Amino acid sequence: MANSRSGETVTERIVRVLETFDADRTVQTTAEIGRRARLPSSTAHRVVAGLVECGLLERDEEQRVRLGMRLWELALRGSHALRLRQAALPFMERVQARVREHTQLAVLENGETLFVERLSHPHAGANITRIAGRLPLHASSSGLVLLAHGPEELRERVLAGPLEAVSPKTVTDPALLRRVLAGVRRDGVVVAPGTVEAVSTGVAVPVREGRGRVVAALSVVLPRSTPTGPAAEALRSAAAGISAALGARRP
Amino acid sequence: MANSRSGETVTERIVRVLETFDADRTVQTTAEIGRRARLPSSTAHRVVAGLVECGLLERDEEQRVRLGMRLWELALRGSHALRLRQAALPFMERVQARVREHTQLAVLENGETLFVERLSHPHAGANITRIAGRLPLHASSSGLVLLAHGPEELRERVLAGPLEAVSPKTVTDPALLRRVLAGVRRDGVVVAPGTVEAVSTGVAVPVREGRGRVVAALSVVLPRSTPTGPAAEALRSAAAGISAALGARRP
DNA sequence: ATCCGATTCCCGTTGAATGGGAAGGACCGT
DNA sequence: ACGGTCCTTCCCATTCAACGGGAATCGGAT
Repeated sequence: MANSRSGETVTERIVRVLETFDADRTVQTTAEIGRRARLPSSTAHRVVAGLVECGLLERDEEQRVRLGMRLWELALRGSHALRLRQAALPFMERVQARVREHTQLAVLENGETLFVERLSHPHAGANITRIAGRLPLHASSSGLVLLAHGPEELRERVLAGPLEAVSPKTVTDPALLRRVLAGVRRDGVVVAPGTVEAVSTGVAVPVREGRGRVVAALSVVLPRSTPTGPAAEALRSAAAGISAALGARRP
Repeated sequence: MANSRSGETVTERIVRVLETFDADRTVQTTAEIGRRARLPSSTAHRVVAGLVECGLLERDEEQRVRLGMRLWELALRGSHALRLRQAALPFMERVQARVREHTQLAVLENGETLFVERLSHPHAGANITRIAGRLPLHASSSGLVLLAHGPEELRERVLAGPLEAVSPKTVTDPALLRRVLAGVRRDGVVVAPGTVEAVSTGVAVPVREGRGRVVAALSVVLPRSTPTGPAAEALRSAAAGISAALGARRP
């Protein structure tokens, strides 16, 4: 941004710095951040110092750096994700009480599945998804719902593009995937056995806002052996409840 | 940041732009943002365009601007707040099931109470707190817990500074407040009737991490007439559970 | 004592950022 | 149709914030 041989904006660099943090890397030294964000050492120190100054980053007991509560606050307080989550949470709890495994809420973001909320039972099975984590659209049950109801242009791009296998059972054949998506639209529910992890089955339904547009996917992750019928029923009624809560918001 | 007569860094301006969003103002025109962030029109348009480019902001159907999912993702995925929240949520649900009013989790941030999570019963009473919302430390029950266990330097500053009344019953007398704080440390719980809203009573307990440091406050908001004993007991056992969950995290 | 890495300070360079102004476009009331 | 208001886009000369190399300092490990 500013000057000298870089060719990037300050904004881009800030994003690159924030990107270096994830669930496995919540605290880092400034030098580490610089390396991962591909910034010269002195630049990294200056940028990080600026972000700390503004509260977007914080320093722990002298030394390392972590994401600041101020960033968390600014990102959430005006966000649509929070509204959606708040509307959905009570219904997710109800699903959770019945199904006793993993219940999660996901949205479409930049051609991927982004998980917004997740409730887990203490004794629930495997599940690699995380809040604020991503998965490809064609792999997870939530993603299939979002893709099936997403813009046609995106659907065609995904069907054309390379379909990487997340697990051995991931659907990677475009023709088959197209049939699966048609099925999702027809049935209003998708059952995806083993497409993310061999031992789990995902079940997902669409969540619609007032006018019927699909804004999210609600899903549960079950062990492969569990029957999916009751879960699908619980999801369907929860999705209806969330839609009502979203619709009734504005007078 | 860059040049010309401004004297601020780009980073500061970005924060100012993000600050213009809140729960009552989730979408704005670029011109509005510029006005609220005190930026010249052309600068506001350029900065917002840059943030949209990076995904930190998004444009809705041609025109207005809202916080981007990408910002939400970057702020949450490496954040300590998310860890704390995830550890606390199951226990909060248990409290919620028993008390059936509002259950909330708050942390100390920059001399204020910042609310990180909140569960509400459909038929619960009044409650002005919001997720990612703030209240003064001396007013809410959560704040009293955080202040009582916070750094002495902060406590003295708050006791010295002006103690604004949020409601008619807010404790604004330094001597009385000092006694209240001592009581919190002694009893491990605080009951604050009407200090935020005249019709409600807050009950709060400290949440400690592994070594015993207080990292958050867990609270419920009840109608004034409700007895506080059962709530206090539920909170205490939930706080113990959260502490265990936080401590057992690292091997 | 010696290395190695993180961090801080210095400083000359420079182009990204700046912001005023003009022009285009959408909407509204008259 | 027409004038007015407001949002947005484009242009462009100015300039200082940002840049990044390098050297010095600090701190822990060996």
